Amino acid sequence: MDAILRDLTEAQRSAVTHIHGPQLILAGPGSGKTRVVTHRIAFMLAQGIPAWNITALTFTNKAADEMRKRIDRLAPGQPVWMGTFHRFCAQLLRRHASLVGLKENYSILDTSDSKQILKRAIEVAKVSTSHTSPEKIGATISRFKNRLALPETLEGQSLGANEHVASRVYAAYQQQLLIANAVDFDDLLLHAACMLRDNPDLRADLDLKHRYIMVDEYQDTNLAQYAIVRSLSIDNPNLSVTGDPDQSIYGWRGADISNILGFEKDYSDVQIVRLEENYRSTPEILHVADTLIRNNSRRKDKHLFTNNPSGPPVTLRMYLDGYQEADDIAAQVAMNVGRGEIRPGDVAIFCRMNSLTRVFEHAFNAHAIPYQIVNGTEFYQRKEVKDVLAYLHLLNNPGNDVAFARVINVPTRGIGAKTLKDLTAHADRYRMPLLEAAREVHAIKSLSARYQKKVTDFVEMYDELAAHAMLPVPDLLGLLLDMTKYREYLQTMADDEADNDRVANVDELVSAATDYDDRHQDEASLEGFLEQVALVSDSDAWDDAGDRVSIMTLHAAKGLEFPHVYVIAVEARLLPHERSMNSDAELEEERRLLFVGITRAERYLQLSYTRQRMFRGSHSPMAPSSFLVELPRDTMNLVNTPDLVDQCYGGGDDYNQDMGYPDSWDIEDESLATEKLGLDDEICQLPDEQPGGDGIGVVKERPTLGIVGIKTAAEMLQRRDSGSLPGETFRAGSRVSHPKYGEGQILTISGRADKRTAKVRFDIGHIQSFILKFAPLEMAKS
DNA sequence: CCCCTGTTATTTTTT
DNA sequence: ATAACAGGGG
Repeated sequence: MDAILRDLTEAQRSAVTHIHGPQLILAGPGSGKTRVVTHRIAFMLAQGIPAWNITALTFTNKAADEMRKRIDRLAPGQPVWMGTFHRFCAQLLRRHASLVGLKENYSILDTSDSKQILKRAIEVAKVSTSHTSPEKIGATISRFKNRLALPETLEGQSLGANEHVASRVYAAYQQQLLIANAVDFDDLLLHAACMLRDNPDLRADLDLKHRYIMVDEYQDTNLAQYAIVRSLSIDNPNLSVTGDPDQSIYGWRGADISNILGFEKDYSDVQIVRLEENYRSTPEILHVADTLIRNNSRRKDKHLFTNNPSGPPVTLRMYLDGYQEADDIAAQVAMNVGRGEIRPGDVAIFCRMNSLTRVFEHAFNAHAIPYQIVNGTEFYQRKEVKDVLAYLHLLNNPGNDVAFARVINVPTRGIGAKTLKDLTAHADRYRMPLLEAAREVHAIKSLSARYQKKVTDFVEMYDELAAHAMLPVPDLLGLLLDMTKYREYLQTMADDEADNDRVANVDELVSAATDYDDRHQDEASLEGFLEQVALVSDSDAWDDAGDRVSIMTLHAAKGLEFPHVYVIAVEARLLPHERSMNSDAELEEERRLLFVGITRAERYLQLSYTRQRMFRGSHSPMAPSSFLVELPRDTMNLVNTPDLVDQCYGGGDDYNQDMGYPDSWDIEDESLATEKLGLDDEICQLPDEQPGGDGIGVVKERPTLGIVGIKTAAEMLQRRDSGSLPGETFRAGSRVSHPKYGEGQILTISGRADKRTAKVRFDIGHIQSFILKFAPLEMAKS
């Protein structure tokens, strides 16, 4: 107990010890929020509250893991449920699927999968899409769902034209989803909320079970999430939420800032705790953040302060273009690392869009600095990965039509658009899944015997696979890669470098499955694996163990902190983004986004913008962000910012290159080269390659997945330890050499641990399998 | 039916 | 830049 309450401030202790009744913790950035939350859980456990009565809802899996780790230190081995809203709902639905018309093996569709269903729904609903697009309709439906509006409840409401169209598609869309026994991301929340609303007994049971609920990042909850939390804290209103209105950055996803602003009105006798002291940043950084956020009108006023020692001023810097920006930052990092001031893992780079991260791959490779691009979902969006996952989805849920349509002709089986169309027509007519329709293909007269046969063959192969669906996921994967000949398919398709990665990605997926299997032991299941994969989030990919520079979007940066932070591309049309210039509310959200970025920094912060940037394949001129003039520039270190005077902030269109830049922008002599980061007086060495010169942009090779660049899937799904497998450097596609047979290429890898086996085709034509543990195989040099 | 090629739209942010 | 899509030859 002493360990739990010791070292807490008055305010923190008050938050930790208030366990009965509602509580709102307004926690500014870096105010020790995670600490309060974890200590509070430990305190509750110490008070004798059973772990299974405590539920902590976090925003990312990563945050849940972090919390679990910390609680384990204070109170080892207690099964407190921690996870994201989506996972919480997914598990709730798994148990009570029939209440919302699903079966327990339902599939969770990602955005692109649900778009397929949506397109089909648009056809079924027979609406005209001349003035709208599937994306728009999808966005509107998503908004309906986040506001808990069902197709029925929308009827008779006065809707705009677009909303009217969307509401008709909505009904068809939900029906298609139900037939497919599938849900989209929004449905996880929506179904859970509806289930709780419509089943009072169940609600009461769950309210009792989840007697103590904590919600993190409460400012980012939407109405559906609000309703779920609300209905689980009626009889037992022991709800403690933490959040910061100034860090609300998910309004576009339906997050409703009034959930937190109005918390006191929703619950009676709310204890409000304000955590305003910042333990993270220097006063210089905090001052910049505070000055910026004061330009927002819709907020709870708060007084941020810190007792931390002073540090270097915040730097604001202009670059000529994105290449120079990336290269200079990489050079700065290399220099600081070289001097032993920092480690690569101390540095983070934040940007508004994922596409802005690309140039940094080249830059960091050129300076030999290890880095990670934190983009967790990217791996699972790849074609080959989605293909293989689709087979698994279909095995888990035979109703999953998106999966069926995806795999029916992959690898090519001579089943094309026409056949699929006829199958779909039959399926729609009898309201059955495509796989069922395929079983009745003989009844589809529009298909000749020849194509009926092809379909039947597929169904037979499926059934054979399905007979083994209970195998451990990695084994099932191996079997399906064999039976479908998917790996060979990739290999025969491989005609350039990029295609080699594909085979590696499939192998990567197998290791992800192996990893899942190892970690979940008895509870491992196909649907568990698929659920886990479906709910990975971008920030889950962030790995603090690797000691690498982290590059990520501002959204993914939430909740993290780094000694050195670079926020790049603080430019008009990007930040604030041009698509959020319609309303003050959206503009303020953009400002909060920058605020989040700034407040991640502990000691050193640089904001930068460029004059010109590669955009959608062509160069376009850039202007500084309007947010920059809101900063306290008199206290900052301005480097090469001749254009940053208080005029010239049009939308960016009226900006052009004649606008009074110094003609001779000589990098060697300018302060770019002498900037000193407040660390010492040494002169920063410029990189060899000058921006725009030959050295940059010619680096063709991307880092291979899993080496330096993108985090691998296995790593991503990994929570704890994982012993390395013998021969794990061998992959399908690897070039290997053998003392007797010479060089060759690995065709397939199979088996686990000591039995890991490689099948190799040697250049002399000979094919042979080896158990890697014993074989005299080496990676080929070249 | 498959595959190749040229055209078009598309991009904010994410579970 | 890139992916999704359409249309035509094989």
